[in-house]
Amino acid sequence: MKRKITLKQIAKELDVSVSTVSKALSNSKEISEDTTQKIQAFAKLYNYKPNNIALSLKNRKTKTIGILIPEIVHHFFSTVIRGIERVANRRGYNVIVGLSNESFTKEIINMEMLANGSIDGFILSISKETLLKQDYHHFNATINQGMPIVMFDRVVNEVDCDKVIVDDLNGAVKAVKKLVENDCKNIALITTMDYVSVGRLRTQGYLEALQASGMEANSNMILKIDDSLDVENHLEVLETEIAHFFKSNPSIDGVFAVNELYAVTAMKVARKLGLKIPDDMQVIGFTDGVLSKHATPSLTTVSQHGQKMGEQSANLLIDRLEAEEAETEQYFTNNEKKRDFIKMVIETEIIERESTK
Amino acid sequence: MKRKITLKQIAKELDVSVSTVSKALSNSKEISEDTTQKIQAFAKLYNYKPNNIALSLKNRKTKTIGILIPEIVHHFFSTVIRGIERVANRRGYNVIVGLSNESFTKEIINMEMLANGSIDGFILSISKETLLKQDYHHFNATINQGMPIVMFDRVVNEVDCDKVIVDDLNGAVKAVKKLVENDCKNIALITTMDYVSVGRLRTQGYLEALQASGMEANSNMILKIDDSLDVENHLEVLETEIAHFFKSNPSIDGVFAVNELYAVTAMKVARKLGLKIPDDMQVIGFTDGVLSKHATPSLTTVSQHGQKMGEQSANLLIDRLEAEEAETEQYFTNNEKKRDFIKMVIETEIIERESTK
DNA sequence: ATATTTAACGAAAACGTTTTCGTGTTGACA
DNA sequence: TGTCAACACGAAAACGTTTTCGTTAAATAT
Repeated sequence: MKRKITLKQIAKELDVSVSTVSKALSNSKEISEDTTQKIQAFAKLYNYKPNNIALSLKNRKTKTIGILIPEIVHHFFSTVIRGIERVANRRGYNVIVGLSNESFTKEIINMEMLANGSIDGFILSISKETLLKQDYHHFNATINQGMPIVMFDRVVNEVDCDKVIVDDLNGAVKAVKKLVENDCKNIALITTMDYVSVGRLRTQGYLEALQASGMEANSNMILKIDDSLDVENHLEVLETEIAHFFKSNPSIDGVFAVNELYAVTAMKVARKLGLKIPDDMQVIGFTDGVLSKHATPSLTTVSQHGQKMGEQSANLLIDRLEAEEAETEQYFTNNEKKRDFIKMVIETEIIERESTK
Repeated sequence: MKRKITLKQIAKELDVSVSTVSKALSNSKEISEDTTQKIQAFAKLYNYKPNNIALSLKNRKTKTIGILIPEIVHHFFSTVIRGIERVANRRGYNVIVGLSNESFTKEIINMEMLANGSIDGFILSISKETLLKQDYHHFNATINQGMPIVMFDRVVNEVDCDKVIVDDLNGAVKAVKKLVENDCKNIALITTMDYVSVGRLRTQGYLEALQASGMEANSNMILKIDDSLDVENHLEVLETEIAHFFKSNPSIDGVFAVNELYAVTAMKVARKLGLKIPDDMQVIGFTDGVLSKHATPSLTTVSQHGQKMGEQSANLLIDRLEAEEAETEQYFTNNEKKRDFIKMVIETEIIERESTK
């Protein structure tokens, strides 16, 4: 019912000026002890809390960081958010999230909506459509307006900003090498179309690992799935394609899949074809999510440490924000001070479970 | 580099007043066509967008809604967020999310942080610890400060506000009846401790359905899991408990579990014990998430329609916000206008998959 | 007794908008 | 020639803070 109380109201009620109230509440020694006490007591009684919006306007910073991701119903992205929220909260920031839904336009709209004062900086992962279009002007535009960006996972060289990535290539190498060590002779790859950079890197890792192990890469041991927008029956299509793939390549005894879903689906299909896992076929996925942990058999995966990525991203962003702030306060604007952009690599780790020997 | 341009700067540059610029940009007919054109062209050139914070301060509303949930790495909660974000975005709102992490204190801190002007209203689901403590003063406090709240899923009678819940009781009834229809004679329940209301209701539904089917509820056919904070080895404990449960009740031929995890774990354990699903034992879970869809065999579940819950919650909240606004603008404050609090029930639906006959 | 410091407070600007209420300049009209 | 609209614009207040810079009165120093 009753709106939150303001300085002005307190001032009026106690018959002092707004400035006096403000100073008293911040324990300024300009104000006598008597009035300070009186004012603080009154403020406490009415549960006064300064209005954040007014503070934001005055300080020209919102203590809020914007997250912009392609999708939220996704284990990896939600762990990243959790990581961001954790350090943001600890360091006194709020997070506001926008979803691009893998759409270029929604990405732009969301950015413009948030860039007009609502936040101090962005943490984002690029949408698929944007990667396809290769149009990154909106990122550079907001950076030029003085708003720092940290990109994670799906990053791109065309934008100059801090980045946090997982070592996709090396993770893939590790996975494939593990399969090689486990005596797999014919290792297949199930991957996506190449325009999402992570898919490309993981594919590259697969190829490099094979070569390093003296095995030959064979193009028909690679299954490329078109992960476009056929949301509904996508699962069935996937199963059919994998089944066909396995049937035409009966020698396959090891599978590396670039994500969790492909991996568990591969296991499912394999089982339907009468293959025992891990005896007849070993499987390793990428991204350690719920599926991997609870599948039967549970899935050996390359863990991306999403939460850690989120935490690092948030630290990177807030560090930069606070550096800027310090810089502004300095009388001699020392240009040398500007921190270079950092590309932080989060190491992957293989989590061994039942799908490998 | 260059900060975003403001009205004042445009005004200075074009040698007119701030008011003129403001009016010109909103196509006021107070301003001549000439100057309007000139100003609009200039504004477009410099990509002027009004500052959201300033607008928020002036309008005393932020067009932002706060989401406060216990956990984000959770399929159900993330679908709810997706739903909220969808309608929020469509209706011109942003969302800012806070995580209570199931903690009472973090819930309060988050609420206080957001309630000081950052948002226009809350959509939240109560943390477990709060439910345990049964201390709801912070909810009522923020409501009394004029900030509307919509609660979803985990709601509570002690707080007067709009609520969106799933029909837990009826969903459980449906599930158990389905098992009965499928010729299950000994139906077990795997549930949680009772303090989370949804667990209690689902348990109650199980009991009612049994009674309605003329079957007797047997207390040792019910397994209560203590879902406290033993995050790490929780899974093993769970498997052990379920295994023990199944062994001491060999007659079980049907299982209703109050969540997805318990259901798939039950299937896993059952298989290890040599039971075929669904032939020897049929299983139904609650909450339709990734696990249900991709488990082998895939799991029959009661779908909660999380996204729909989110959408309805958002609509409820925004409706109320805009009703308030209209009310404020009215000269005669018509008290009768106040909308009663709504409790909206989302119907559940059984999604049949391979774990039932 | 006069000059100077100190204590305690208030006025006003600023952050970026929108909106209400002037105000001065036209042109038309009597 | 004088009156009155209409037109085009500007000044100022307001949203809720913080902070700088007065200003007054009392206390101290000379």
